[in-house]
Amino acid sequence: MEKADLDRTMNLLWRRTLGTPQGSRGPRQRVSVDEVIRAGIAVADAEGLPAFSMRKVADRLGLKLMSIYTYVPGRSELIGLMVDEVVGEVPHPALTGSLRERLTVAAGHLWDEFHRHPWLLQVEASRPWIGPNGSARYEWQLSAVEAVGLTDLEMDQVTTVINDFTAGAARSSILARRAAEESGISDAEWWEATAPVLERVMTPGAYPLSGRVGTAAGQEYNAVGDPARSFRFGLERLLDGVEALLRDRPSAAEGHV
Amino acid sequence: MEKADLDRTMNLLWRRTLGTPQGSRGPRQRVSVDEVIRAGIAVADAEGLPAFSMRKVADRLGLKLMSIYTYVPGRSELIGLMVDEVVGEVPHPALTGSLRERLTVAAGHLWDEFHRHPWLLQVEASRPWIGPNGSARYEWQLSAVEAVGLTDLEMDQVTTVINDFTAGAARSSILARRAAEESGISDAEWWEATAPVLERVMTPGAYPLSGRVGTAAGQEYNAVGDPARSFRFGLERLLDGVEALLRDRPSAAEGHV
DNA sequence: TTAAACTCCGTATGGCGTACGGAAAAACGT
DNA sequence: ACGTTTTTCCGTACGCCATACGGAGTTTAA
Repeated sequence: MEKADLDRTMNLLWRRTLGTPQGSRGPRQRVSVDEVIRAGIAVADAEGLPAFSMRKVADRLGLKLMSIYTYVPGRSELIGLMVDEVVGEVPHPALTGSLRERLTVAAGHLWDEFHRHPWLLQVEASRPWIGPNGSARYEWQLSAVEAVGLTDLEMDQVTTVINDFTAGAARSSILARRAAEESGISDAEWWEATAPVLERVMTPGAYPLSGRVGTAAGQEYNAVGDPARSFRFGLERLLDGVEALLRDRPSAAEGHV
Repeated sequence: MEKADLDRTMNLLWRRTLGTPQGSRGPRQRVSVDEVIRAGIAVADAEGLPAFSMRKVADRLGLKLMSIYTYVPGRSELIGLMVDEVVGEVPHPALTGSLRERLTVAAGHLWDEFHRHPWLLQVEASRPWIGPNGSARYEWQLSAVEAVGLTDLEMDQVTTVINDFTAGAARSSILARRAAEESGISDAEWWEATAPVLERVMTPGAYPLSGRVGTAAGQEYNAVGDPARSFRFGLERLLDGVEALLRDRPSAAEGHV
């Protein structure tokens, strides 16, 4: 990445705060950066990041491929802009009630966001982009754990745990959804090819616990292996653990150290 | 995906159990499937999944591109084989001691594995491959939570939570590591381009909590934002929550329902 | 001895990101 | 009013990618 591109992208990220630079000399732009970003989001929503391409973004806007590069430095920078855009898409709900309620809302907000834009979990920026909506998100998350008796470090760690767990659970959920929907081969065909091998190979008693507990046989699919249910279960355990940390703490109302 | 490819891949996954088919008529293969898989792992370890290509695997083996397709149906199937291979790479440690100790070992095993092969988190199979090592992994994880007073459903949910959280935390850790190492632009240059914009834009008091808690200023980087530390912190909270679930449960020694 | 099956690989197709440079359009300096 | 400068839009080209197809050569089975 070029340093100039980095600077250009930072200015694009904060374009609302900074205002439009003005005074551009050439022909007017046919579309706007926002439209490019929104088109990018539409493509990624529809096809995922691997199939996301500059050509498809251009097509969607009625532009030719290379014109996109006058709006945005390149593919990865556009993706950075798309991320900050969707982070600001739904206003952050007010955080009220108990710590547990606030963290439940915060985690649910993330969970919904990942499911609305599954490609978020495919983003692999070598540098994190610091944009307005990402910054507001972090501030909002911290406000959920402010003044409950956690140190500053613990405040960061608790939000990190919630984020990491939610991301991991959402990843499982989204992979399962893709398997069910888009696999190019029907469930029946899949079992038709898989079952004979598994029968030869999984001698009785080889996997006793998996057989009893697991979804391997495809039974009880509504309970075992239901990602949303697992997410809720895990979040409850996590919140129990956070509350346990605060119980029996001397200065519970004092807040940060 | 073709059904024939699925069948072929299942037979490759379970090749150790099934034995080599024998009786092949043409010239002998110059290398083995295992070598192809190991070469693939080497490429992915070195460059990550996006840069992983069939050409590079072929080059590494002294073969020409198209010969790889006589060993393996295609790119995504090869990746499936690579995944099951690395899952079997390190023997699963014996699970002894308390539930807490067993789950700590299980989570740590996953954590290490993700860091040894960061591309595991980039794998997006539309169908999960059921291979020998993945199956053994699930059985091993279930054995960590067997007969402690959890229902079958809860056993699955607890292992799922541990997996999801560990995957999410490892993802954060690996992204942070990549940012530090491989970003093509130095930390100094990055700040040089980023700081001026942030100074203009982050008016004093705009992000009070982030400023106090966060790493935004790059201070205290050893504590706040240390992924390994966050992982350990979160795991402790999670395990506290799991133990709380078991406390005050009538038939603690009875096991599953 | 012939036929079948298999490996290895050359070629071609259709995708991708993006570097480069040219034509046209708009605004600025004079 | 008129060049000059800047900017947009885009055609072309390069070097990647996965993989479909078919041919040549090799080994075994019939």
